[in-house]
Amino acid sequence: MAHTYIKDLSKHEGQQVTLKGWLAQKRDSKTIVFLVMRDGTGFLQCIVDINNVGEEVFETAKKLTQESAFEITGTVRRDEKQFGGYELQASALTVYSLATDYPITPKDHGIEFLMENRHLWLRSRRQWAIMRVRNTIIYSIHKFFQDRGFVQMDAPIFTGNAAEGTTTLFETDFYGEPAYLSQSGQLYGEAMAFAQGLIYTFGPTFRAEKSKTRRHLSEFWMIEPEMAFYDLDMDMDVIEDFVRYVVTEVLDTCKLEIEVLERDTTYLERVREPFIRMKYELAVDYIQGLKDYNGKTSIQILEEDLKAIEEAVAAKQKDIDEREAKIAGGTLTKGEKNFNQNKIDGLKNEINDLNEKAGNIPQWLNSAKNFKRGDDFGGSDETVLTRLFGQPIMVYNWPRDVKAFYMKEDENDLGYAKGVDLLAPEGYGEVVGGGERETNIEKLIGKIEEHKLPMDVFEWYLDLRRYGNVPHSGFGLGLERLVAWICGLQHIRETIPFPRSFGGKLKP
RNA sequence: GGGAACAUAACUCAGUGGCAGAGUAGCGGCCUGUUAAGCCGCGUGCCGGAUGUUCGAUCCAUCCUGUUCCCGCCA
Repeated sequence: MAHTYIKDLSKHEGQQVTLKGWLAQKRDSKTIVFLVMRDGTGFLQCIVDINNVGEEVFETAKKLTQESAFEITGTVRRDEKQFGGYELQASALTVYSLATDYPITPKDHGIEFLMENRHLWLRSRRQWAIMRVRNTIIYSIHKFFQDRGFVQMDAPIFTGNAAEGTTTLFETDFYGEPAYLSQSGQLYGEAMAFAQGLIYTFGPTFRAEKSKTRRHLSEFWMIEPEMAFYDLDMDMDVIEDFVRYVVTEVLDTCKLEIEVLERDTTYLERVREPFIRMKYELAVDYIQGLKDYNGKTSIQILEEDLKAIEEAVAAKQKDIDEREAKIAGGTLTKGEKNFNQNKIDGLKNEINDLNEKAGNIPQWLNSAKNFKRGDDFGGSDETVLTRLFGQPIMVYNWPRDVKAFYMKEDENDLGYAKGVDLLAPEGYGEVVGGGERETNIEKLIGKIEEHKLPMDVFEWYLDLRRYGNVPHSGFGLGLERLVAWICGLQHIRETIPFPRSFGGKLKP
């Protein structure tokens, strides 16, 4: 008999169903056991009452351990209090396998331990939610482009050229010749766009940069649309529509996941408003605090943030002191003492996190005040700028020297390239990078020489300018950075099932 | 490539130059339509490794290893 999935329970209210899954959590007593089953599609509390199932099944239920696999039959009941809104009154239970000593308990674990157990960590509720959001994002990316007539085409992963020459690549041996793992499908995307008009690539990308930050992976997934006959303005229109579409799809269809992640969607909701578009030079004014927005400069906002954090730390410290005094008083029962000790430990961790944040702010302020006009933005500059506006910002017309060789120079604004970066709010920074491509073959050749790139590997690329040259644009979106932003994650390593990063491990 | 911190029980963390601590998980019992449940009881340690200082080092110093965080590079 086909079994039912937890996500479909609303169609079976009051009916008897059979579910198959694993034990996420258990609470038991003399006559009743609560089993929380997870089946991949959701979580469900099953009630095993000795009066309904008899002694034998009841004892089996009582002996189930975390992550044991089992099949359960029972009646679906509506219960507003439950996660997902339903629970199951069990009548029968079959065990597939008993797990012993599952390492990941429903308590606190450090990141090192969890990463070593990534293959198991993926089962926990939070990771489950993140992966489902990731899936929704991937699906909506395809829907967005397919609905608009884009053709998905794949760029090669092995490439002979060290592409843009800006990043370190992984070198491999390709039948005796040095080959590199692709760091971008961009140049191939242009060739494919001249064949199909509108295309997008969606595949893995590799960077051997020795970056060990919360925003970097060595292996990540990138979406790179390329559009013939599109200029920078049209490119920005696509970026804006695209990001708005994907974010609202998640907001509309992943309500349970957002609940699990406890994601405050205030800033995400703001994607429904028109995105802010500003030229690089104006953005610099805001970063340096020369211009205010809604009566405040970036510098003032950061100083206020710092003060607020310091006050929060003081309040938590006061709470700790009071609880410690209570414990020292010696009149508490053991349970009350434990409760307070747990709270104190939690508060100490919160203070550590806050102090870390507070420690960053002076650096940001310093970096913002000393920002050198003409430079590329650093991570902190992006944070400062987006903190001021609290919504996605597209910064365009960048100094030509800080952007890749294929970026089109603005003929009305010489020295500036028609590139655009989309900066996500809440410190997530650059999510999209793109722009209009240089069509002037002389300028392209000049730039290739200037960057000291080997001309012969770009001959095929220059052919695109020789045959049927047209204005065209595109962009690249880092999937994991988008997942991190939408889910509100502290670190990019949680956005991909098995992250690969510098200094990280190949196991699991 | 640069900088900062951390390493104590299965897990999360306190702590002290002089016999090693708590909470959680686990086990036993009581209670309970519970939901990080509550109450009572019971374990566990090469204090990351090496060398040095010292009567004595988990604690101080040096080195090594591992991990985390920040910056740079980028998506």
